[in-house]
Amino acid sequence: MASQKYWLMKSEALDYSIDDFAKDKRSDWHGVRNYQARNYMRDEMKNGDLILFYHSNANPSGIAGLGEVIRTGYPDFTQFDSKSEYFDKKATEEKPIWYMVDIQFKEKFSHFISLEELKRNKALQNMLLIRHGRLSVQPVEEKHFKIIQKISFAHGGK
DNA sequence: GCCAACGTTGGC
DNA sequence: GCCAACGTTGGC
Repeated sequence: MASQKYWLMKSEALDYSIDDFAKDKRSDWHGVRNYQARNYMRDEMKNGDLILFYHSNANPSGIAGLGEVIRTGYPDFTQFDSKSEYFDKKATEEKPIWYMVDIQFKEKFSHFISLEELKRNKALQNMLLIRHGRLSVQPVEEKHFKIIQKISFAHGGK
């Protein structure tokens, strides 16, 4: 697929881990409250795009597996829910502010690729994750994705 | 529209 | 728990 893109999405492992994702099979990605991350989900993510599932605030942090976009951007329901920690009083059903996508579980890496390992890899020095660590949904260049895939293959990944 | 103050993320 | 880096808010 020529137009296929690659992304990295962060989840706090204590909150929602790759094992939770594997169990659910699919998940919506509610709760993102950063405009740049929202724009990627609302405007740029397409069905079939592949997702690196990243554990942040974890011990260690790193890439835990793979997912795939199966529903493009639509309003994040939690912005309308006054009981939700993600409630946004400025948002209305007519004018939603926050968007999310749905992703499907594909694979849990048999070899967890820690941030330390990513940083050590010379070919990944320019990866956005390394340069700009805080963005919770970010594009991944194809060459970087392929390298990560290769690392997974080298450790018996699918 | 600038920018100081404040809040959040996330590695360590 | 600390704190650097960065994003957001709000006064002017």
